[in-house]
Amino acid sequence: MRYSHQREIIRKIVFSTNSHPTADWIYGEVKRSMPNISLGTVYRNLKQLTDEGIIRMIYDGALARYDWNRDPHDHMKCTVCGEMIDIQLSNDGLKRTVKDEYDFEVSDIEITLVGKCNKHA
Amino acid sequence: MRYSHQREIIRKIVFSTNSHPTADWIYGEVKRSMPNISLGTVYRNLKQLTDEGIIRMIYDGALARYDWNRDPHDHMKCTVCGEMIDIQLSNDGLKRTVKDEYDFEVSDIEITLVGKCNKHA
DNA sequence: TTCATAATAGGAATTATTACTACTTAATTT
DNA sequence: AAATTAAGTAGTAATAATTCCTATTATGAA
Repeated sequence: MRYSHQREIIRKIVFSTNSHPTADWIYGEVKRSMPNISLGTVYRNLKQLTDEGIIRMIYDGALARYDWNRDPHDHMKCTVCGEMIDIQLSNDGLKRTVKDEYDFEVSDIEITLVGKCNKHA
Repeated sequence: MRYSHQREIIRKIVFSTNSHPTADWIYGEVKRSMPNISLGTVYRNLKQLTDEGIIRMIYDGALARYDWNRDPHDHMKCTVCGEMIDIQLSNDGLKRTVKDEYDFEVSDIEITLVGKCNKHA
Protein backbone atom coordinates (compact mmCIF):
# COMPACT_ATOMS: atom_id res chain seq x y z
CA MET A 1 0.00 0.00 0.00
CA ARG A 2 1.77 3.11 -1.11
CA TYR A 3 1.23 6.59 0.23
CA SER A 4 -1.70 8.69 -0.88
CA HIS A 5 -2.66 12.15 0.21
CA GLN A 6 -6.35 11.21 0.22
CA ARG A 7 -5.86 8.21 2.46
CA GLU A 8 -3.79 10.21 4.91
CA ILE A 9 -6.52 12.83 5.26
CA ILE A 10 -9.16 10.14 5.71
CA ARG A 11 -7.07 8.42 8.36
CA LYS A 12 -6.59 11.68 10.26
CA ILE A 13 -10.31 12.41 10.19
CA VAL A 14 -11.20 9.00 11.61
CA PHE A 15 -8.56 9.45 14.30
CA SER A 16 -9.87 12.91 15.18
CA THR A 17 -13.26 11.88 16.53
CA ASN A 18 -14.92 9.52 18.97
CA SER A 19 -18.19 9.70 17.09
CA HIS A 20 -17.79 6.47 15.09
CA PRO A 21 -18.38 8.31 11.81
CA THR A 22 -20.02 6.88 8.70
CA ALA A 23 -18.41 6.89 5.26
CA ASP A 24 -20.72 9.66 4.19
CA TRP A 25 -19.84 11.92 7.11
CA ILE A 26 -16.15 11.33 6.50
CA TYR A 27 -16.70 12.16 2.82
CA GLY A 28 -18.20 15.49 3.82
CA GLU A 29 -15.24 16.26 6.08
CA VAL A 30 -12.59 15.36 3.51
CA LYS A 31 -14.28 17.54 0.92
CA ARG A 32 -13.59 20.61 3.04
CA SER A 33 -9.90 20.37 2.24
CA MET A 34 -10.20 18.34 -0.95
CA PRO A 35 -13.41 19.24 -2.77
CA ASN A 36 -12.86 16.91 -5.71
CA ILE A 37 -12.43 13.72 -3.76
CA SER A 38 -14.90 11.06 -4.77
CA LEU A 39 -17.02 8.96 -2.46
CA GLY A 40 -15.56 5.81 -4.01
CA THR A 41 -12.11 6.92 -2.88
CA VAL A 42 -13.39 7.32 0.66
CA TYR A 43 -14.89 3.84 0.66
CA ARG A 44 -11.81 2.27 -0.92
CA ASN A 45 -9.48 3.83 1.59
CA LEU A 46 -11.66 3.03 4.58
CA LYS A 47 -11.63 -0.56 3.43
CA GLN A 48 -7.87 -0.55 3.02
CA LEU A 49 -7.30 1.03 6.40
CA THR A 50 -9.61 -1.56 7.91
CA ASP A 51 -7.87 -4.43 6.12
CA GLU A 52 -4.50 -3.18 7.33
CA GLY A 53 -5.84 -3.07 10.87
CA ILE A 54 -5.28 0.67 11.14
CA ILE A 55 -8.91 1.39 11.88
CA ARG A 56 -11.88 -0.80 12.74
CA MET A 57 -15.31 -1.07 11.16
CA ILE A 58 -18.40 -1.56 13.27
CA TYR A 59 -21.99 -2.09 12.26
CA ASP A 60 -24.70 0.24 13.45
CA GLY A 61 -27.66 -1.76 12.26
CA ALA A 62 -27.26 -1.86 8.51
CA LEU A 63 -24.85 1.08 8.47
CA ALA A 64 -21.06 0.83 8.60
CA ARG A 65 -19.20 3.09 11.01
CA TYR A 66 -15.50 3.51 11.55
CA ASP A 67 -13.53 3.57 14.76
CA TRP A 68 -9.89 4.45 15.34
CA ASN A 69 -9.92 2.55 18.63
CA ARG A 70 -8.76 -0.97 17.86
CA ASP A 71 -8.59 -2.12 21.45
CA PRO A 72 -11.27 -4.71 22.16
CA HIS A 73 -14.29 -2.81 23.38
CA ASP A 74 -18.03 -2.72 22.99
CA HIS A 75 -20.68 -0.13 22.21
CA MET A 76 -23.84 1.35 23.63
CA LYS A 77 -26.29 2.65 21.07
CA CYS A 78 -28.78 5.26 22.21
CA THR A 79 -32.18 4.76 20.60
CA VAL A 80 -33.03 8.43 21.12
CA CYS A 81 -30.04 10.33 19.75
CA GLY A 82 -28.43 7.48 17.86
CA GLU A 83 -25.06 8.07 19.44
CA MET A 84 -22.70 5.13 19.80
CA ILE A 85 -20.72 5.27 23.00
CA ASP A 86 -17.71 3.14 23.87
CA ILE A 87 -17.94 0.73 26.74
CA GLN A 88 -15.45 -1.72 28.11
CA LEU A 89 -16.97 -5.04 29.09
CA SER A 90 -14.88 -7.88 30.35
CA ASN A 91 -15.55 -11.10 28.52
CA ASP A 92 -12.96 -13.07 30.41
CA GLY A 93 -13.48 -16.72 29.88
CA LEU A 94 -16.27 -16.28 27.35
CA LYS A 95 -14.21 -17.61 24.43
CA ARG A 96 -13.15 -20.60 26.52
CA THR A 97 -16.71 -21.32 27.64
CA VAL A 98 -18.13 -21.04 24.13
CA LYS A 99 -15.38 -23.31 22.79
CA ASP A 100 -16.06 -25.90 25.47
CA GLU A 101 -19.83 -25.80 25.41
CA TYR A 102 -20.58 -25.09 21.75
CA ASP A 103 -17.37 -26.15 19.99
CA PHE A 104 -17.22 -22.75 18.33
CA GLU A 105 -13.89 -20.95 17.95
CA VAL A 106 -14.57 -17.30 18.76
CA SER A 107 -12.30 -14.76 17.09
CA ASP A 108 -14.32 -11.64 17.70
CA ILE A 109 -17.03 -10.61 20.12
CA GLU A 110 -19.44 -7.92 19.02
CA ILE A 111 -21.65 -6.52 21.73
CA THR A 112 -24.05 -3.64 21.32
CA LEU A 113 -26.15 -2.52 24.21
CA VAL A 114 -29.23 -0.76 22.91
CA GLY A 115 -31.04 1.69 25.13
CA LYS A 116 -31.13 5.27 26.35
CA CYS A 117 -28.07 7.32 27.18
CA ASN A 118 -27.95 9.70 30.13
CA LYS A 119 -28.96 12.72 28.06
CA HIS A 120 -32.54 11.41 27.92
CA ALA A 121 -33.60 10.81 31.50
CA MET B 1 -53.87 -6.06 11.24
CA ARG B 2 -56.29 -8.21 9.33
CA TYR B 3 -55.69 -11.66 7.95
CA SER B 4 -53.80 -12.14 4.73
CA HIS B 5 -52.92 -15.37 3.04
CA GLN B 6 -49.50 -13.99 2.06
CA ARG B 7 -48.60 -13.02 5.59
CA GLU B 8 -49.67 -16.38 6.96
CA ILE B 9 -47.42 -18.21 4.50
CA ILE B 10 -44.51 -15.89 5.31
CA ARG B 11 -45.02 -16.44 9.02
CA LYS B 12 -45.07 -20.20 8.61
CA ILE B 13 -41.87 -20.14 6.58
CA VAL B 14 -40.02 -18.12 9.22
CA PHE B 15 -41.28 -20.48 11.90
CA SER B 16 -40.20 -23.52 9.90
CA THR B 17 -36.46 -22.94 10.02
CA ASN B 18 -33.62 -22.22 12.42
CA SER B 19 -31.52 -20.73 9.65
CA HIS B 20 -32.30 -17.05 10.37
CA PRO B 21 -33.42 -16.49 6.78
CA THR B 22 -33.10 -13.27 4.81
CA ALA B 23 -36.02 -11.51 3.11
CA ASP B 24 -34.76 -12.69 -0.23
CA TRP B 25 -34.59 -16.36 0.78
CA ILE B 26 -38.08 -16.14 2.26
CA TYR B 27 -39.27 -14.54 -1.00
CA GLY B 28 -37.93 -17.54 -2.93
CA GLU B 29 -39.71 -19.95 -0.61
CA VAL B 30 -43.06 -18.17 -0.74
CA LYS B 31 -42.94 -18.09 -4.51
CA ARG B 32 -43.06 -21.89 -4.61
CA SER B 33 -46.68 -21.83 -3.47
CA MET B 34 -47.50 -18.30 -4.57
CA PRO B 35 -45.52 -17.43 -7.70
CA ASN B 36 -46.93 -13.93 -8.13
CA ILE B 37 -46.08 -12.62 -4.69
CA SER B 38 -43.94 -9.50 -4.84
CA LEU B 39 -40.80 -8.85 -2.85
CA GLY B 40 -42.36 -5.69 -1.43
CA THR B 41 -45.13 -7.80 0.10
CA VAL B 42 -42.52 -9.98 1.77
CA TYR B 43 -40.72 -6.98 3.24
CA ARG B 44 -43.96 -5.31 4.35
CA ASN B 45 -45.18 -8.44 6.11
CA LEU B 46 -41.83 -9.19 7.72
CA LYS B 47 -41.89 -5.66 9.09
CA GLN B 48 -45.44 -6.05 10.37
CA LEU B 49 -44.69 -9.40 11.99
CA THR B 50 -41.63 -7.82 13.60
CA ASP B 51 -43.58 -4.78 14.81
CA GLU B 52 -46.25 -7.05 16.30
CA GLY B 53 -43.54 -8.99 18.10
CA ILE B 54 -44.41 -12.21 16.31
CA ILE B 55 -40.93 -12.61 14.88
CA ARG B 56 -37.62 -10.89 15.53
CA MET B 57 -35.19 -9.17 13.19
CA ILE B 58 -31.47 -9.52 13.64
CA TYR B 59 -28.60 -7.93 11.77
CA ASP B 60 -25.98 -10.05 10.09
CA GLY B 61 -23.58 -7.28 9.26
CA ALA B 62 -25.50 -5.06 6.90
CA LEU B 63 -28.08 -7.74 6.11
CA ALA B 64 -31.39 -8.23 7.90
CA ARG B 65 -32.32 -11.75 8.98
CA TYR B 66 -35.47 -13.00 10.66
CA ASP B 67 -35.87 -15.28 13.64
CA TRP B 68 -39.00 -16.90 15.05
CA ASN B 69 -37.30 -17.31 18.42
CA ARG B 70 -38.17 -14.25 20.46
CA ASP B 71 -36.65 -15.47 23.70
CA PRO B 72 -33.59 -13.41 24.60
CA HIS B 73 -30.63 -15.17 23.06
CA ASP B 74 -27.46 -14.42 21.17
CA HIS B 75 -25.79 -15.59 17.98
CA MET B 76 -22.58 -17.13 16.74
CA LYS B 77 -21.67 -16.26 13.18
CA CYS B 78 -19.33 -18.60 11.35
CA THR B 79 -16.88 -16.73 9.12
CA VAL B 80 -16.44 -19.80 6.94
CA CYS B 81 -19.97 -20.93 6.10
CA GLY B 82 -21.79 -17.80 7.20
CA GLU B 83 -24.20 -19.74 9.34
CA MET B 84 -25.76 -18.00 12.33
CA ILE B 85 -26.20 -20.32 15.28
CA ASP B 86 -28.23 -19.62 18.39
CA ILE B 87 -26.46 -19.39 21.70
CA GLN B 88 -27.77 -18.68 25.15
CA LEU B 89 -25.50 -16.41 27.16
CA SER B 90 -26.40 -15.26 30.60
CA ASN B 91 -26.10 -11.53 30.99
CA ASP B 92 -27.28 -11.51 34.56
CA GLY B 93 -26.55 -8.21 36.16
CA LEU B 94 -25.20 -6.62 32.99
CA LYS B 95 -28.06 -4.14 32.67
CA ARG B 96 -27.68 -3.20 36.31
CA THR B 97 -23.90 -2.76 36.02
CA VAL B 98 -24.14 -0.67 32.88
CA LYS B 99 -26.82 1.51 34.47
CA ASP B 100 -24.71 2.04 37.57
CA GLU B 101 -21.37 2.55 35.89
CA TYR B 102 -22.35 4.29 32.65
CA ASP B 103 -25.79 5.73 33.46
CA PHE B 104 -27.13 4.03 30.33
CA GLU B 105 -30.54 2.36 30.39
CA VAL B 106 -30.15 -0.91 28.49
CA SER B 107 -33.26 -2.24 26.77
CA ASP B 108 -31.68 -4.78 24.48
CA ILE B 109 -28.39 -6.63 24.37
CA GLU B 110 -27.09 -7.74 20.99
CA ILE B 111 -24.18 -10.13 21.08
CA THR B 112 -22.63 -11.77 18.06
CA LEU B 113 -19.71 -14.08 18.49
CA VAL B 114 -17.76 -14.22 15.26
CA GLY B 115 -15.55 -17.20 14.54
CA LYS B 116 -15.48 -20.74 13.20
CA CYS B 117 -18.18 -23.31 13.81
CA ASN B 118 -17.41 -26.95 14.44
CA LYS B 119 -17.81 -27.95 10.79
CA HIS B 120 -14.47 -26.30 10.01
CA ALA B 121 -11.90 -27.77 12.36
C1' DT C 1 13.88 10.51 -15.71
C1' DT C 2 11.81 6.74 -16.88
C1' DC C 3 8.68 3.24 -15.86
C1' DA C 4 5.36 0.06 -13.73
C1' DT C 5 1.48 0.03 -11.26
C1' DA C 6 -1.22 1.72 -7.23
C1' DA C 7 -4.48 5.22 -6.63
C1' DT C 8 -7.85 8.70 -8.20
C1' DA C 9 -12.21 11.14 -10.03
C1' DG C 10 -16.31 10.53 -11.95
C1' DG C 11 -19.87 7.94 -13.02
C1' DA C 12 -22.33 3.52 -13.77
C1' DA C 13 -23.84 -0.65 -11.52
C1' DT C 14 -25.39 -3.51 -7.62
C1' DT C 15 -27.81 -4.80 -3.47
C1' DA C 16 -31.04 -4.38 0.05
C1' DT C 17 -34.88 -2.02 1.12
C1' DT C 18 -38.78 1.33 0.93
C1' DA C 19 -42.34 4.02 -1.50
C1' DC C 20 -46.07 4.64 -4.81
C1' DT C 21 -50.34 3.43 -7.18
C1' DA C 22 -54.15 1.28 -9.16
C1' DC C 23 -56.45 -2.88 -8.17
C1' DT C 24 -58.07 -6.67 -4.86
C1' DT C 25 -59.86 -8.73 -0.76
C1' DA C 26 -61.10 -9.27 4.16
C1' DA C 27 -64.28 -8.15 7.29
C1' DT C 28 -67.96 -5.13 8.79
C1' DT C 29 -72.43 -2.98 8.16
C1' DT C 30 -76.71 -2.85 6.05
C1' DA D 1 -76.31 -11.72 0.73
C1' DA D 2 -75.00 -7.09 -1.34
C1' DA D 3 -72.70 -2.84 -0.28
C1' DT D 4 -69.07 -0.55 1.99
C1' DT D 5 -64.43 0.61 3.46
C1' DA D 6 -60.04 0.31 4.52
C1' DA D 7 -56.10 -2.95 4.80
C1' DG D 8 -53.44 -5.60 1.70
C1' DT D 9 -51.34 -6.75 -2.89
C1' DA D 10 -48.58 -6.81 -7.39
C1' DG D 11 -45.77 -4.45 -10.01
C1' DT D 12 -42.74 -1.05 -10.52
C1' DA D 13 -40.13 3.14 -9.45
C1' DA D 14 -37.18 5.22 -6.10
C1' DT D 15 -33.65 5.46 -2.48
C1' DA D 16 -29.50 4.53 0.19
C1' DA D 17 -25.28 2.43 0.97
C1' DT D 18 -21.75 0.47 -1.25
C1' DT D 19 -18.96 -1.51 -5.01
C1' DC D 20 -17.28 -1.61 -9.66
C1' DC D 21 -15.32 0.34 -14.02
C1' DT D 22 -12.32 3.19 -16.82
C1' DA D 23 -9.46 6.62 -18.43
C1' DT D 24 -6.14 9.54 -16.19
C1' DT D 25 -2.73 10.77 -12.46
C1' DA D 26 0.77 10.18 -9.00
C1' DT D 27 4.01 7.37 -6.18
C1' DG D 28 8.21 5.29 -5.53
C1' DA D 29 11.63 2.07 -7.44
C1' DA D 30 15.26 1.35 -10.92
